[in-house]
Order: sequence, then C-alpha cells, then structure tokens
Amino acid sequence: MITDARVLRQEFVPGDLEHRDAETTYLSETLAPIADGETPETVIMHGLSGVGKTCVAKYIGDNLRQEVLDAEFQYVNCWQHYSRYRALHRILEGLGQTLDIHRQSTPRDELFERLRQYDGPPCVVVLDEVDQLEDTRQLYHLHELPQFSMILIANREDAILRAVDERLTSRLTGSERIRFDAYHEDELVSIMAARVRWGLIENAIQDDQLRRIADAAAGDARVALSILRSAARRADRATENQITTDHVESAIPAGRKEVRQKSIDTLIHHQRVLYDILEEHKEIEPSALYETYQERVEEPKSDRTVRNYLAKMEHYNLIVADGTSRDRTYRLRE
DNA sequence: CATCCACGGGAAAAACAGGGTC
DNA sequence: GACCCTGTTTTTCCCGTGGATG
Repeated sequence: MITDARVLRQEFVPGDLEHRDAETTYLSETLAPIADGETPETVIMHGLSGVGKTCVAKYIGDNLRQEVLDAEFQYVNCWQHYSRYRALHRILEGLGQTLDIHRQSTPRDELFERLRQYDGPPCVVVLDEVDQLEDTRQLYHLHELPQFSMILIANREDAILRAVDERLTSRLTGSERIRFDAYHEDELVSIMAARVRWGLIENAIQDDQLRRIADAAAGDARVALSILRSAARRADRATENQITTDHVESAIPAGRKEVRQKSIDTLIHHQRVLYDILEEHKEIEPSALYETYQERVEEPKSDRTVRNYLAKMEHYNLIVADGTSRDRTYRLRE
C-alpha cells in the first residue's frame, strides 16, 4: 500500500508546489535582488495554519540555494526558539559560526556581534511564528544589517506588527505582504493526489474519498495530509490494496487527533495537568481551575505562572478562553 | 457606583546551564 | 567533585487596567 512514507509526512516539501504559484513567484521576485548583491525588502507572509506558508518559504530556500550559489538561507521556528538567545544562536548555528561559542565565556551580545561581523554570502532569514519571539529588539537590529534579509511568518498580519519593535513597525509598513488564503477543496484534493501518486500504490484511493478528506480538513493541508496518512496506514495494516470508505471515516477523527496530539506532547507536566482538568470539565472558571490544579500537583506554581501557561496553551489552539474579565472561563477547543 | 476578579506587563528574584578552577 | 562565574530562562512579585457584578 505505502510505497514511500516520506512524501506523506507533513514536513515534506514537494519539488513542485501546487496552487501557490502566485505566492511563490512573488516571493522569489522580491528576493531576486540578492543575486546582484543587494538586500531585498523584508517580506511578511500571513495566513491561517496549514495553508502553505512554511512550505513556500522552505521551497524558495531550496531554490535559492540552487540558483544563487552565493546565498545562505536560514529557517528559524520561533515557537521553539523564542528567546533572543535561542533565535540568534539558531541562525549562527545554521551559518556554522557557533563552533567556538562557549556559553560561559560568551560576553553580552556576543551572539549579535557575530552576526554583525558575518561576511559570508547574503543570507535570507525566515522567522516562522515570529509573533512568538519574546525580545523583538533583536529583530530591529537584524534588520539593520545589510547582509541579512528577512521573511516574517505569522498567522495574523497584525500579530506581527504588534509583536515587533515600534522602530521596526514604521519600516515594515512599506514592506512586501503576502497573504495566504485557505485552500479550496479542489486544491486540497490535488495536493493529496500528488502525494498519493508518489507515496502509495496505484489506485489506492478514489477521488471522492479524497474529496471527503478535503471536506473534513476545512482548508487545512496539514489536517488533510494527516487524515490521508492515517487512512493509508489503516489500509496498510489490514494488508488491503485499496483504502476503503471505512478507513477514511475512521481516519478523520484520528487524523485530527494526531495534529492535536503533537501540540499536547509539547506541554510540560504542569500544563498537562491543567489540560487534564479542562478535559474533565466542559467549562471552568479561573479560580476553580487554579484550586483544582493546586490539589493535583506536588509543588504548585503561582497563579501568575499558571496564567502564563494557559496563555501559551491558548496560543497552541488547545484551549479557548471566553470572556475578558470576571466572566472569564476556560475550556478545551472543540 | 463601589467592588471584585482576573488579566497581563514589567521588574526582580530564583533556578538553571555549562565551563573553568582549585 | 565542590564551588564560582557569567549568561540564560523560568518563576514570582507587584500593580495598573478594565470589564463584570451586585
């Protein structure tokens, strides 16, 4: 059934991006000056999750490295590298400049100094989920350096501008924007069809089944591919050479769950306890939530810390906070 | 209208992480 | 290995704000 599991994975970047021609072309045109040794404008890419922002950025990065020999391309996921230090370190690491950085002997702002002195080929830095960055002043400084150009990615355009240092905001008002809309059903179907061609045996799945998956994914390619993967695995385990409608139907909740589970797995113990409490209640008010949390955990963190945890979990789309004031309640998403 | 909760920014403190030294 | 040093990261503390709520 499955001939190449890699192409079904969400992180897989296809050699040919479907349905993002306009965005891809626009991005590569914007970055074109880099071939002449000039610094391209900062680009802002925004749109809901699973609409190909990251994919387009990585795709362009691959192309850039192939076409312009003298260019570097660094991708930073600010979810994972949200502190100033980590984000900068990640860039330097990518450039192979961290070899002799020892934490202890690294003076203040040495990391940034390294970047300033970087004199290799021009570098495009992609900051994914940039609104998660804690200290955005560094972003401003990075913007100052001619050898670096930036692609900023976030779900919401205004989140970028809000997250960014105000000195940078004014400069970004004229920058290039690329908006990514949710995929249509047809587009999701053909995205999946391409993966099916590469990753599954022939006639493994019917067109109307792909359509069903696309419908369930509601414009999110990540979810669509997760469902497809789950359906293929089911058929594979049953050693059938066709995916049945049953496989698809049971893969829909499983696929959604898989996407969600990825987020849950990143939670630390205290956050997980909070999550479990929310799972037991349809809805719960902050004080009750905190009390329950205190009872369940050995050494409870302060209420302020718990609020930070909850905010983080809300950003992960795991929970929803209703109300802004005394009417605030928390619940799981969906 | 006073009060009450909860939120969330910011500063400061505490905890943590390597690495060097003796 | 215990201890210190320097920088990072997490947690706590303090507090102003603001929308309910009675």
